[in-house]
Amino acid sequence: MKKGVTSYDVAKEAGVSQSAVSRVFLKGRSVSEKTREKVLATAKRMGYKPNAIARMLITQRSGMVAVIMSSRANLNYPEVLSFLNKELTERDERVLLFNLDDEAGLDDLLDNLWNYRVDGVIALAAHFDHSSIQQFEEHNIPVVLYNRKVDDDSASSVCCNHEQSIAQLINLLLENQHKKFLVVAGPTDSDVANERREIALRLLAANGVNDVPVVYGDYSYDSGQAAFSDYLAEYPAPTAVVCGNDSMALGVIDEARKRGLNVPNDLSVVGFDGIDASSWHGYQLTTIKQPIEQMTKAAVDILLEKINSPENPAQMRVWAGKLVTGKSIARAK
Amino acid sequence: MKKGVTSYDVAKEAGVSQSAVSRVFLKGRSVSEKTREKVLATAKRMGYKPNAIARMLITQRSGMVAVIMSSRANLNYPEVLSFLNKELTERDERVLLFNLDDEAGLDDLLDNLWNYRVDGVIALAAHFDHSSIQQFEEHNIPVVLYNRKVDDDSASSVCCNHEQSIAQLINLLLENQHKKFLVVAGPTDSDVANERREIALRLLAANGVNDVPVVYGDYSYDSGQAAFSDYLAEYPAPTAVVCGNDSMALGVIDEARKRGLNVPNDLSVVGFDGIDASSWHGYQLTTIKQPIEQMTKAAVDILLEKINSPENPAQMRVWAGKLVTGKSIARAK
DNA sequence: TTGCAAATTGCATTCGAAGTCATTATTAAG
DNA sequence: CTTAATAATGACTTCGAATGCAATTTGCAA
Repeated sequence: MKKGVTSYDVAKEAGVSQSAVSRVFLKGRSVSEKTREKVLATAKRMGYKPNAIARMLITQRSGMVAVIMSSRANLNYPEVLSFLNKELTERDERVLLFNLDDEAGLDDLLDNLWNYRVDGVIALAAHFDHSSIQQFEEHNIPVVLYNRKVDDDSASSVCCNHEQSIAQLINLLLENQHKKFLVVAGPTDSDVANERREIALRLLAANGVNDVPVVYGDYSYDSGQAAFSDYLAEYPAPTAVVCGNDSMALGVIDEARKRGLNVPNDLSVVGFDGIDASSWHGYQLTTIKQPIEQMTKAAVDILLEKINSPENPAQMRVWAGKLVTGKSIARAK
Repeated sequence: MKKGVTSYDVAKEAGVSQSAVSRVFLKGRSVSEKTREKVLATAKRMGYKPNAIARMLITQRSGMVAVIMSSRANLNYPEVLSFLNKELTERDERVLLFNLDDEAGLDDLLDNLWNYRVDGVIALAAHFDHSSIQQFEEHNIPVVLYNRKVDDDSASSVCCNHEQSIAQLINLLLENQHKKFLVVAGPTDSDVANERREIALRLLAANGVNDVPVVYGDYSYDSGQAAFSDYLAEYPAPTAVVCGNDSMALGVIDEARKRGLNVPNDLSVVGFDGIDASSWHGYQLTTIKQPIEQMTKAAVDILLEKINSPENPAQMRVWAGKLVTGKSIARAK
């Protein structure tokens, strides 16, 4: 493409109309074989590529989906992004990336987002309250929330069933006679972290374990380690630690070992996510693996359905998390 | 934006021309304070947002930068992506993501890429030969290669100095009297992996250590573990293992420990990248950390320079890697 | 008040492809 | 060899904002 060959240029060169060129590059348009070949040949020779921007403008469809994410969040985020990108690419949509780490908040991000007329949005980060969701409706842009939901079911979402998943972990610990618990929760500004914490506490309480202490980290290994270290400086060691994610759980395990505690014999630890490192030989963490491939595929399915039939109602799909039985739980002494 | 408020709508409502509305939303245009306020107010009331697509078409600038990456590659990729996105966002460019994992190769990816008229491209994945680079030139799209370079200096790049970095690691091992080496290299279809492997072998040979065996992994923990396991099944254990990246190094360490070898006393291991896990308590790997923040910032700097002054020549910036001294090296017995 | 430069403003055009519609070429059936 | 139905084609308009240019207004000094 020597600085901008247009469909007009090709048309003139091939001796046809611009419409003809346009039709050659679209599926299911009526073009004779002769014209098609002629156009294709000239296009190739001249290095013509249809201008997606111009196409977006006239078709009112950008072929782009915004993905809102945060790098701080769960470590499984790159995997999720990669799957999303794959699924979207297969459906001729591109990923336009929006990161939500910086000072600027969600509102600034959205203000910028509207300009791009993306076909839809998949949101992995941020808390979406009713008013954010409403903005999407006003702009007629379908959203799918990933692992987070809005109180009223006004937006579609795909979620891992945290309740059921965490119940499996808690039950395992209870079956092993644990009584002295500690919860290492993720950052309070994360919806998912709060949900996991509340579920854990509620399930424990339902089983007669009350007043469980909670410490907080930011989902990182270091923060898990630090939080556990700080806790032990003031209180006697628990026998079981329920962590908001795997990274922190691994931090807790290492901190425990550094202090001479044996995991799992002295201390049982459970995580959440099933990141690669959780299965490494030195850890073998008992955790919950989210069905990322199914979840991302569904997110894209739902989004595209909604894009193609905007009148479709919001829907929510929930997956059971898969228990990964490691070696980080033992019977309480 | 009730289904598409345009600048015309706002103009009519505010009693000004479309041009006026346009100018209000651009910096440095001449607009009286009165008009500006009037337009801004009506725009807000009507929910008008400038259509970035239309703007792209007329200004011949998309405000989008394509990032080509592969999820398989180095584990530091999410971090790199996050930094790139941050830097680009600050300069009013958005990231359009292209993944290169699938069956489809680079050529298909590029064929699709040209349609989007991105302002520039940052490439983290894939091998770029001279002909790929030439395509970029033909399309007048600036590229910056990240940690890879093309034989002739026809494309800009930012790189970590692998030679100097790996030399530090090798020297450390040699100083510790190691003689029996093993190289665990990354996948042969990765430029970076090949470079790291060749440098290690060359430096060892230069120091009189010849015929060093090489085994291959795919950069993952599992592959490192498996490669080392397979090797030990046939040959006696080396005393030092040089790995193509940290993930594989950690796999090697765990495999060694599983077999009762003490790291570092029986086996010294070095990695590359400085991923988080390498510093975890159980590993404390000696490795090289790439200055990701500087590298990504430079990549974006170079790219935008080239976008704004296409006549600028290609440039290459190289950073020294930073040695992270862990506890994975001991004196050879 | 007049004169003139500078600041505003609107008109008309442009970016590049897609779609509507009317027209012409083809094909198939009778 | 007609005629009707269908396929193929091109002229023209459209999408929404930016910009060159000419016209108008404003500001300020004389």
